[in-house]
Amino acid sequence: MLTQHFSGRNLNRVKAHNLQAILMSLLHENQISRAGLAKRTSLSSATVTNLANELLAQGIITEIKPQATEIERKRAVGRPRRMLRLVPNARYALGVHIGVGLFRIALTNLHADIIDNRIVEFERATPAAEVLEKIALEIEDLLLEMAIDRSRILGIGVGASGLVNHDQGINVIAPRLGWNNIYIQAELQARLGFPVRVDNNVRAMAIAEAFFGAGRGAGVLAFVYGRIGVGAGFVVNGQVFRGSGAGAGEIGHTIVVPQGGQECRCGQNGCLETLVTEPVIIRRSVELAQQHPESLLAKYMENESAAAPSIETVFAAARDGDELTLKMLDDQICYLGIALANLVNVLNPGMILLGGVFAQGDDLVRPIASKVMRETAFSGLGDDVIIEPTSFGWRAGVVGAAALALMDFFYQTTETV
Amino acid sequence: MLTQHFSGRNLNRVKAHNLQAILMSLLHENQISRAGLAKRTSLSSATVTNLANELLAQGIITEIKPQATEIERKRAVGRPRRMLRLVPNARYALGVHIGVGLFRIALTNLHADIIDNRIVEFERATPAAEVLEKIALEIEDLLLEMAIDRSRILGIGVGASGLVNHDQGINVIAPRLGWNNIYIQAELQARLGFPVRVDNNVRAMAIAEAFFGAGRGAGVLAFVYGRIGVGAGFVVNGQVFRGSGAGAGEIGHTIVVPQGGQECRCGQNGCLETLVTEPVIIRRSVELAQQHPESLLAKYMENESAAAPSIETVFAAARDGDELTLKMLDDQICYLGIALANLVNVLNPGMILLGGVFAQGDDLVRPIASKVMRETAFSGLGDDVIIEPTSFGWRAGVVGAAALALMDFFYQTTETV
DNA sequence: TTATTTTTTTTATTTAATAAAATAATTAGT
DNA sequence: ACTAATTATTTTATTAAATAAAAAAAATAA
Repeated sequence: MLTQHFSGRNLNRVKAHNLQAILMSLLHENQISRAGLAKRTSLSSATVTNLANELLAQGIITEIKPQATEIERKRAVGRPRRMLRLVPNARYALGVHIGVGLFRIALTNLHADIIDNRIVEFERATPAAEVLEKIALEIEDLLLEMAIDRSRILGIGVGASGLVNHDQGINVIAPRLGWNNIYIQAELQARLGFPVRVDNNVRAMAIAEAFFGAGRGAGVLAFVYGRIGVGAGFVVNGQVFRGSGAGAGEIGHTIVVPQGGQECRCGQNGCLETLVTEPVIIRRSVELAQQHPESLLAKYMENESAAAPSIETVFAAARDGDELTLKMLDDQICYLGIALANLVNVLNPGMILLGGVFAQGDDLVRPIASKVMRETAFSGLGDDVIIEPTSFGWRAGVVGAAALALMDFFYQTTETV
Repeated sequence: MLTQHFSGRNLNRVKAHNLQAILMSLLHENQISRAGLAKRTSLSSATVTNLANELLAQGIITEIKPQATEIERKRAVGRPRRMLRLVPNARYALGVHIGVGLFRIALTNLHADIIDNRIVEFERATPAAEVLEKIALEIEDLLLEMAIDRSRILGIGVGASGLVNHDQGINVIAPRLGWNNIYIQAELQARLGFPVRVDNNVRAMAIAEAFFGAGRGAGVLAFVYGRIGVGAGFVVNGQVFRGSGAGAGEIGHTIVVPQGGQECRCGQNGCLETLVTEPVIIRRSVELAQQHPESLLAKYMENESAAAPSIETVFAAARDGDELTLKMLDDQICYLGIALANLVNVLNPGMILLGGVFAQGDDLVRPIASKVMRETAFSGLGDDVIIEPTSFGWRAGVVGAAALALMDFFYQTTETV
């Protein structure tokens, strides 16, 4: 039985905490006066002055010259406040998203805005060490090209698929890459000299949304990502929720059809992943097109040159009113709705964000999933849940990864079980 | 959109935090030296001495006289350590568990050991105000009888069923009592003068287990309680998880049979509650006994004088080897296993504790639920989960309630979304 | 008896927050 | 134009609490 370690909070931690409280406020408010910061953080104005001076000296924040919003000046009796603002490009972070057969690298600023990004493909059989070496080379090259001072790089965040040991930065299992116990953190840290953070990629996306995206201010945020599988990441009140063994969020293997469901690659029957992933929907579409060669769906597929049709073709047919496709999507997506309802019943999130295929087909997917979720969730629990697509689109992966590095800067308290 | 409030941690909070770190260590360790506390809390020995002196002056801790464990004295080169111990009866807490038609009250010490307790029945139609008045009277009476100094009572914890607004101490909805928006905290606080904490009863049980019971040291703890319904409570690293609207843990209305499931009182079909609650199992047993009058189950039921058979009768038949009953339990409980697997996939808890009927029939329920859970959970996620019955038995309700009050003493940081 | 070891306490120092006072920059009223 | 009022920010002096370093205490080992 693991014994908890109740660390007594030493004084220096207090300052770090207060600094981070100020930074987080600046991140949320865009511009805010010292007085406003004092109110928001419940620190004294003197403390805010002191800490703000430190941040100003470091160039992380700046004073806005002319009082930007001239309109609300009418309320201005008394000494006018001097607004402070984060300097987004004062520091940078690097995000690495490792996908199947490709990785993306992005350089972002403190707002998690992408400054530059690259996509590199690799053979699926490439050994992990080689992929990491490629990543390191690409990062070196990117930094050189952008002429970024290395001292302004906060660190590197890596979003990996599968099971990730966050504390040690190890990709424990990545089934689709055949990776086992890859020491990503140690490797990249040694190679590049920056602090490295590794986490599950969907969890990283959840973090990005919670701090820099649509999830800001949501008490409990669930990010649900669908592509080849379905995964979820949770952020609770600014704390990442990883579970006891970093395995939280395997929503894709939640059983939604306990009897007679299709067999899943995990060995079980009736997992959510057997119903609503990209490959499953494409497979169902191919079947439908074969059964109904006269349908719009079949026509759209014929026009496609690729061997396998893309999910966009399916969505296009649905958007253009193909009843068959719409019906099929309805039949499949309703299970996502049930899974979300189960999630809502258990976690009671304030917001659910959808990413991956679910965001690509947002106009088709969300109405169904949302409706079923609300109908199915217990006693109005689903009514107040905000459901939206990810605010980062295809960037979710790299931005999420970069967010891992940014978090150490903004909010040390990201550690949880 | 609710804006988060990043409270800057002021200095006095540091001391409170460190005191609580010390108290928590004392709670976990039973006896520990100042040096040990310094190591465990990573505070300096000077700080520990100071804080320990304050606690000694308040009578909350004491020095153990003769070095209790004489055996391990051999390692004693150097000045011998002087062990400190919590004085369990230095302070007390009151726990109130409000059930359907009855409430329980318990006086506990700092270890959450019950000093005295009472059960009071009331008509189900009694107005809430009247029930609260009865509770207050009973508490006054208990304190008088036990001759407890009011200044040593830390506070009152109340475990209520249904939806509870913890911050305001309001029982928002208690369907089975027909209560709506009952201001339990305000009412009892005004009436009795003690601080009052109110929370959902299952959540309270989870807290009790996490701090005083089998769940100590578990990173993510899930407490699953079955009686008339099925609910769950979660404690994550010593923080209660309540969800955005205090609605987390409604596992009973998780859909486990999406098509063709029985209708639930919540309006949905196929909820877990339609399969594994006490009334459902009794109803299934009655049906079975009617169909098979020669069975052991039927005989046991005949012997019972009560109108409806008790769950204990059903369990007795199963324990005595009645195949019909065993088969029925297998068929029903396997759905609990599926629900637990879904829970494991989503939350990845380190420990699941079962309470209520599940604990009553632990020898029958747990093997099935545990087996199905482990078979069904994704890729070995279930393998490391410890499943056990509640360590408090029927006391779980009141001990849980008392734990709500004790938490303010031991661990202020119990607040989460 | 002395050296060593470990624990606990004391003393002096340091850090950081903060209350209170001072200063600054404005509007409103006369 | 001048004064009062108001609000924001900075400065000064104070305070709380942690902690490093030193001292003291209480034992064993040689």
